[in-house]
Amino acid sequence: MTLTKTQIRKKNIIDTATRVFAQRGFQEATITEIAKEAKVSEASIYEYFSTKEGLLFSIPAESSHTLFEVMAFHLKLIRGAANKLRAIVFLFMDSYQNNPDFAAVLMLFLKHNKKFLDTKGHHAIKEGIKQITQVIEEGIENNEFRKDLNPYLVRSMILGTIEHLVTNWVMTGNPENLTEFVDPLIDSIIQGIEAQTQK
Amino acid sequence: MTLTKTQIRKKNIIDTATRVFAQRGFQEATITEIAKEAKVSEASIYEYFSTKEGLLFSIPAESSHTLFEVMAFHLKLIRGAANKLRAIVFLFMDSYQNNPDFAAVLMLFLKHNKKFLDTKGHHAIKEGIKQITQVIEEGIENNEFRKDLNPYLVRSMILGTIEHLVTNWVMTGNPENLTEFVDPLIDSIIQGIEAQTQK
Amino acid sequence: MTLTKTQIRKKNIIDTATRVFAQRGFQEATITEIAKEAKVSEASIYEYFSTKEGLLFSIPAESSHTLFEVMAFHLKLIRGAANKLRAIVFLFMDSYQNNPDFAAVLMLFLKHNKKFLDTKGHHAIKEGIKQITQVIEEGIENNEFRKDLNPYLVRSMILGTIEHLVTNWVMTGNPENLTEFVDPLIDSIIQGIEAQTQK
Amino acid sequence: MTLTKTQIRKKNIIDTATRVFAQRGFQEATITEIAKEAKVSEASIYEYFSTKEGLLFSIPAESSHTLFEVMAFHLKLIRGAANKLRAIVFLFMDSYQNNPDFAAVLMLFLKHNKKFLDTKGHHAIKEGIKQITQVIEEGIENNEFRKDLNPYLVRSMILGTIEHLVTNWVMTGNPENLTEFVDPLIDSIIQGIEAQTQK
DNA sequence: AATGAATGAGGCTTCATTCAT
DNA sequence: TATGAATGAAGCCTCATTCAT
Repeated sequence: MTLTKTQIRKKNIIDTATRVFAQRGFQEATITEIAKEAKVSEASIYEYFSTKEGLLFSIPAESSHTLFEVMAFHLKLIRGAANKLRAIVFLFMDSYQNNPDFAAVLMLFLKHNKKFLDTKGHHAIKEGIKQITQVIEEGIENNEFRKDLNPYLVRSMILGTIEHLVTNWVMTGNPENLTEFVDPLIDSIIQGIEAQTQK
Repeated sequence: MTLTKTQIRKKNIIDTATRVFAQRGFQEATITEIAKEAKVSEASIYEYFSTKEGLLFSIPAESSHTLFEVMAFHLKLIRGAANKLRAIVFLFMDSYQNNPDFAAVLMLFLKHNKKFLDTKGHHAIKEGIKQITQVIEEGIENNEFRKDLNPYLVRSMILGTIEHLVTNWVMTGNPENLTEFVDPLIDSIIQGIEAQTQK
Repeated sequence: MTLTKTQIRKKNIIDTATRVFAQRGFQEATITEIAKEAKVSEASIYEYFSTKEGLLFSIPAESSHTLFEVMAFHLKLIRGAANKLRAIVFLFMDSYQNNPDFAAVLMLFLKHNKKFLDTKGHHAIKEGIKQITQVIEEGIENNEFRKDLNPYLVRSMILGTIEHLVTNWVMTGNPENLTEFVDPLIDSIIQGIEAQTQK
Repeated sequence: MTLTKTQIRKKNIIDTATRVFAQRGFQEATITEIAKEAKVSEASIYEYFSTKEGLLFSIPAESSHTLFEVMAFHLKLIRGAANKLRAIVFLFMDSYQNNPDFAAVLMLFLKHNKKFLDTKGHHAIKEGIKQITQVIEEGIENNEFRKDLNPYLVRSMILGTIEHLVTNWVMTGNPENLTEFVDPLIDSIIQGIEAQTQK
């Protein structure tokens, strides 16, 4: 799909803001700075976003949506809850690895912001996360995973670990390669939750 | 140990700041507000803390130190890496459960702050976290846990899950009981990392 | 007389602006708001009026002119300065009563604006007000009114009272009927200025 | 009574603001300008007044109060409603004559401002104006004035005329001497409202 | 040691106005 | 002629921080 001129301007502002917020921090970044970097006037930013915080909250809307669409697409092709979880973890890690500024904004300034909870962008994320819960429940139902599992807790393990790794990564730069953790991470989690067949 | 008058004043400011930051957010809270709540003048706050951010960074120093001392004490009494991990998770969750304001400040405003990394308070936390790594390594060495485990990853799973649960807990207004997660959480993690004793 | 399309658009903008200024205040009202209400673009407003203040100053031009033409017409038909003053006061009050938005704009945003003094609209008003002075002078000359009267002062009494009543009326939301003040007002004024015919 | 240092600062700001508003207009005047003229920082202004408009509304509080106290004092010493009205008109005109900046602010920016209605300063004014109504009612009761008079209308005549004259004076500078109007004005008004005794 | 009072510094935001189509 | 889109310009206001007592 081709973007209108307006959409291009808007995307430009969002991308620039993502970079500036990631580099300088949300509070430290100024609208002046973003405008300068994006080569638009400050007033133009306010044509598209009502406040500086509104601009921040607009960042995840689109890219999160895309990620979760891709995820839904892949999940249809994969059989087995364990394999699906592996794919999910990979897609998350790969997505963050390839969008470090976005990852930084998400981990450092959006999650942990109470006001973000009431936001369109957050609703998109919540919808995506539901997919994880569904996969876990699917695994429990078909006896891949233990019957006594609390799906919320399992999901928290997966998301929590990812968030912790990614947060460390954006804050310290280590480790360089996020995706190398996917396999060992998933192995441990799957072993931790799988049904103990025929021991 | 008895506290000097000065120490009492300082502790009063820190406790008040913790509460105010937790309730209103770090950026939203003002020194004026903290001073009013603590019934001291704004200038007095600057007698003890050089900046607003310095005040924030001073919050974990003491209580974290205490937590990790308690932890070290308990770990000496417990045999088995798995049991030690259970104790660790419990101590964390119990500590947050009993100090929700402190938990909120830690999860929402300190972790994710790059400047906090260079801080005394953060060093205390790092020291404490080393204990977790040591327990994991101990478990690997004595064949309780799989040989191929990456201790950093396991530690990230544990901390990441805790952080995720506690963050959710403080952001949604502390509805559930945190400590009830300890057992199922540890069960899954242990099963996920334990050596497969020929089942 | 039929209006050209352009004149219709211009009148539409003026009428809308009058309403919006009256409801929201001159400073508080925005061009955007007026444009939206008038269903034209902001840029279109600038085709007809050079500035926001120019738009404000254009409001009285036409309607004031009309009022004073009507007034001149009536005055020709009336005999006696006292009767003429009564007619004048009635015409003013009746006009404001029937155009409350215009009355509000005139009383709240035009009178009291120094820049308005140099304006076409203000000159129209001044011309109209001269008629009042003429009537007063006529009354003095033909011994209806006292010889020692200062016509400027009498005119100020009449206009000042009208302005005060109308201002109160527009500021409190037009509760009363303005025209019912005409008779008692004129009675007192006439009695106050008429020659004391040896009672 | 001696003023505290704080009260002196506050009065200094109010007096400066009065002058600047009178000279440049409320909208045109800036806080920066007032601060510079008053030789205080902009922030200091906000220590005493919550907003620019709050500063404007604070201007009449004190001086109006003083005026109406003086008025109440004089009225006690004067016998006869007509004489009292004369005193009232004189006190108003004299007060405005001696405080032209205050008169300008009051006439051009306060009266005609709907938000001012809900203000402490406006309540002070309303209280003062009640005194006028009382004098009029007193005159009606003791047969100095006509029985059929509407006190609100008479008060409107007096205030309206004063306001009109003062407004013209602050906007154009004419006439130079306001108080010269007191006697002819009062003469006309009294004659206009007095009971027609035995003529 | 403690504070009331004062301010420096700068950001966000608003809108009237313009311009390219 | 009409307008959607873009911006220049500037002001209000906030607050962390300091200073004199």
